[in-house]
Amino acid sequence: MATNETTNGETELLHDDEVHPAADCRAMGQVLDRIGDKWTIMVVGALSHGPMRFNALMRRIGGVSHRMLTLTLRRLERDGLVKRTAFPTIPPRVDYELTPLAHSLIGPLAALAQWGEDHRVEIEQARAEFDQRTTEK
Amino acid sequence: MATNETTNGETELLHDDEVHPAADCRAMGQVLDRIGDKWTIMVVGALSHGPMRFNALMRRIGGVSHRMLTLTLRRLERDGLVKRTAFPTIPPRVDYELTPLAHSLIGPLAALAQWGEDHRVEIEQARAEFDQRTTEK
DNA sequence: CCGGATCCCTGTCGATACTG
DNA sequence: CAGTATCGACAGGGATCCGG
Repeated sequence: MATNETTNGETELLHDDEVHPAADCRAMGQVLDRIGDKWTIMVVGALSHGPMRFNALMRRIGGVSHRMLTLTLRRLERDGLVKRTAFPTIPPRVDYELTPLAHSLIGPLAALAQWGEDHRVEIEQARAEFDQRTTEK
Repeated sequence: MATNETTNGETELLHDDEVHPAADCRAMGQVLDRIGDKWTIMVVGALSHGPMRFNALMRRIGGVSHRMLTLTLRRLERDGLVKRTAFPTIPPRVDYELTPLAHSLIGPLAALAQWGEDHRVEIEQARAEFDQRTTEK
């Protein structure tokens, strides 16, 4: 399901020059396949405050469809990032919360978010300049 | 272009409880819209060693089509992350290199990649257990 | 050697409706 | 309230050809 990897995913005989960067890239590919989609990090962010019920999450995030929230939570649960607790009451109640594994992810994620905050203006500026250069010419 | 944001992008009156996490999530959304696609981080990784020509990049990355590499490089150039230098020789020669802005991104990115490396096994294990639980029952 | 344009297929997402 | 199934719309991405 990743970008491209051998069946093994371990032995990759490149030409000969470098090894570490390729490993980094594959690791990044793995990570992005897990959190790079549209809603995953939103869910993680929302759950970082503590456990939440399904509809609470949906309202908290906003814009996410019933279906996609379900799928996203399923995937997160499958990867061991979210703990799902169902109370067999009527009406049913299901709590979602981050696992320790997910909490360990928040640090690096926040670093990236910080980078986005810090350089948002630069990027928008670069875009504006680029667009102007290309459209006018 | 992002996931979902107000016209302003700044004033977002939530219920009342928290403010910072929402900002973080939006920032993350911005970042992921830029680097969350299939090839961007591969290109950044490949270019982190130094300037490279188009076909060298293509061979270095492997699996990327001519078209997608072009598009990815264009987007990176537009965002001010890649510097494109064309030599009007025959045959033409074009060098791509990361800008300082892109280099400042590598740190946080590497942190995330490191996280992926560190927890890959845990995740795969969680997956295996989840799949077994769901298929057998 | 490099970039753009076109065609087409596939996966992903949203809306809706239905079960427990 | 929580989850599932189905369907249709749409964009991402690969192959290929052509032009500088």
